[in-house]
Amino acid sequence: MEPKYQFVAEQLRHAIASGEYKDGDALLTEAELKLKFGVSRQTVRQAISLLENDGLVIRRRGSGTYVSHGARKHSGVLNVGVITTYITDYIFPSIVRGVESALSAESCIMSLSATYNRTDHERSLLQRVLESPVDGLIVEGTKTALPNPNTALYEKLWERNIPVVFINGYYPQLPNAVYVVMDDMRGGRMAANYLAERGFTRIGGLFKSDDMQGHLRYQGYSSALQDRNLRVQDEMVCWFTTENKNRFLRDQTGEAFIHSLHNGMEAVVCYNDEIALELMEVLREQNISVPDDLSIISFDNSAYAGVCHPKLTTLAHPKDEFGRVAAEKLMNIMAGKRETSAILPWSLVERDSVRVLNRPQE
Amino acid sequence: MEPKYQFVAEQLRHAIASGEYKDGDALLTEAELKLKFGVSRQTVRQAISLLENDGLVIRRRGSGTYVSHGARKHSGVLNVGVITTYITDYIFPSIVRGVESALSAESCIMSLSATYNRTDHERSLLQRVLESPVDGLIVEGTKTALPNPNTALYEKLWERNIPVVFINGYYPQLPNAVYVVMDDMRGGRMAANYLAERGFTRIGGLFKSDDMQGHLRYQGYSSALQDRNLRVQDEMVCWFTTENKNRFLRDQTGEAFIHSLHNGMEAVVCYNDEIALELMEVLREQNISVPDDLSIISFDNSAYAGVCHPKLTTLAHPKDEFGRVAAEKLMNIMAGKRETSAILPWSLVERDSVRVLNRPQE
DNA sequence: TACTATCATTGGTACGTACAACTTCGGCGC
DNA sequence: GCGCCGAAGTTGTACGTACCAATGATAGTA
Repeated sequence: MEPKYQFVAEQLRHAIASGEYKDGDALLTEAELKLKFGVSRQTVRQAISLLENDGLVIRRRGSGTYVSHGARKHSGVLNVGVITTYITDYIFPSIVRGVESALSAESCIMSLSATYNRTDHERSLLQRVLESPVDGLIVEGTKTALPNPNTALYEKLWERNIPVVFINGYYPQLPNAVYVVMDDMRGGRMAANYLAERGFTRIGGLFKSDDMQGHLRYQGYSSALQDRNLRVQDEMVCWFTTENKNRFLRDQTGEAFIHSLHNGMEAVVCYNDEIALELMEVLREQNISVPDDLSIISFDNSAYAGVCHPKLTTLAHPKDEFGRVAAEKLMNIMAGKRETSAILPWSLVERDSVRVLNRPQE
Repeated sequence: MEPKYQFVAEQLRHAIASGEYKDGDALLTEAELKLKFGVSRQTVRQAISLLENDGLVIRRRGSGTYVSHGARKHSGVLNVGVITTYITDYIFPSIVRGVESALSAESCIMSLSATYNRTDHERSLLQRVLESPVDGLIVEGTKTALPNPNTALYEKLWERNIPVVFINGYYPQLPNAVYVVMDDMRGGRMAANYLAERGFTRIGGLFKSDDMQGHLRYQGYSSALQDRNLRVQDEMVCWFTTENKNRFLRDQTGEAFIHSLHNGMEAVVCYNDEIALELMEVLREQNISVPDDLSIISFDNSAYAGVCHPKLTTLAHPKDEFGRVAAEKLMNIMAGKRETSAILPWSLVERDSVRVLNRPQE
């Protein structure tokens, strides 16, 4: 036999969940509930305390008890979970800093964790989030080019009214999701065009196959070449994954790609700075000079890009600003506003990894 | 006027925090507390409810109320707050990664925020923590060489049974605190000895005045010189703060220091890589060569150290490992175990910023 | 010795009352 | 129309009583 106060709490919980009370509505007063359920006021208060501890309602002395559906408070401080592939490597520190500064300005707390681009890690992190008092999420999608096994968890978040903003990549399977991404397709075009404008005709590419960014950058790259009536040769395009990124260039697929160099490949669009460095390392071993023998353009403008030799010409990711935009969108949604997705533009940073053949025509 | 139940709760909280009750001890019964405080049983129950919500005690019908030191439950997932001076700069990403990997392995959530070495930021972050469901804290002390204005907040955390592990620097005003720090005094000795063993006799120093690390490194540096009967000249020691670190070398104090070069200063112990870079920048402007005209040794072995020219000889901070140790200590404490502070050793990384005068004697 | 029944103790549930602190709103005076 | 004030309404604090449910020790019994 269930105690009365639990019964009352359940009834109220149900009434709130079913939409009988909307966000901000005043609940029946304690006196009214006392009559409605035929219990004492103390019992009613005990029941409401349960709801209050769950953050479902807030009580205001002298005023009433109110449903706080969206404006959950856990004590006034909003807790935002941030899930990225990596935390401390590459461009992620800057993105995280952008997120943190925006959140901190609004007195939000940031919970940070990393998937290492593994869907199983993503899964356990999401489950952890569901068990913890998180009010919103910023997620970098994991292997967004592949069907995601965790969409059910994202839908659960949605049901719990925990908004999610995706960054860098998102899951097309979740149509309602808000995302902040780079304009990867256009970035692919920009990179290919940059090389083509400088007179290169045999332009290869290194792309990541498990992230949507890789697919989009490839798409932009190939369509730019086609527009210029340049051939996109499959041998000049090489795909890699999270798992083999550090060694594929030394495997069979990579060897075939490197072999293209001897068949006249003059320039390469690299998925990002990291893989560009990997490529440059292999080229150095084979005494192939960058940019004299091969020109390279890559993405992200990470810290590496300005340090290595030769310095990389890359499309710059806005990093801090990017993180800030994502955090602000999330906070707007948590505050009840409507938000739309954003696609941010790349900006070109010219350095030394592309050989000067001739001036661009335009 | 504080309500009675809050007063009772505070008294009990205090009794638990002060160690009057040990882990697992039974609290006084409700009837006894009623007599002790001269309040009704309901009031006592209300007070105990507060402690129960904080996870300080558990109640067992028919048996009693017990202190559950560490066995808090919030929702199964432990939430660890991490407060550092910076998040994404310098060596902090590596430390954070170490913390995260240790926490993640135990299914803990990490909430990250930055003080930018400002006590007012530290204050507001701590207040935020007190309002949020955080089960433990890793804190890098802010301006640990100065009297800290926020010790009351730390004591409040202590009373709420939220353990704190300090890293890099701690507050001597809080005697019970567990900390994980580098052996800064010994580091100062190592740096000075390294230079002295290579034949340098006129050794200056650049130290940070607002962090305890700066004081300790200076202490090690000066005692090492004294042990070798080398003079510690005040003109060769320059102090800076968080606020002026980026410009003091161009101010009057810095100019006086640079001036020491012309009076025969041959080598400098730098507080960290960041300030070493700052110094090298100024030296370059004045056409003073490192290491030919001035040798430099610094601390931390940040990413910069291996990239700049000349590459820096530094004492290496264990970063990842350091973060992992701190996280593990905190988790042990949260699990109810006893933990002690740790002082980790530096390891020398020799590069190109110290001129070779002669072989060390030993 | 081992098991059981009993019973005092302890926290859990439930109701009642009284008053305090605060909000809201309507009415009054200006 | 504006602002002040007080009444009414609502939640917060505090005490009291009564009984229930679980625990654990004790005494009694096989």
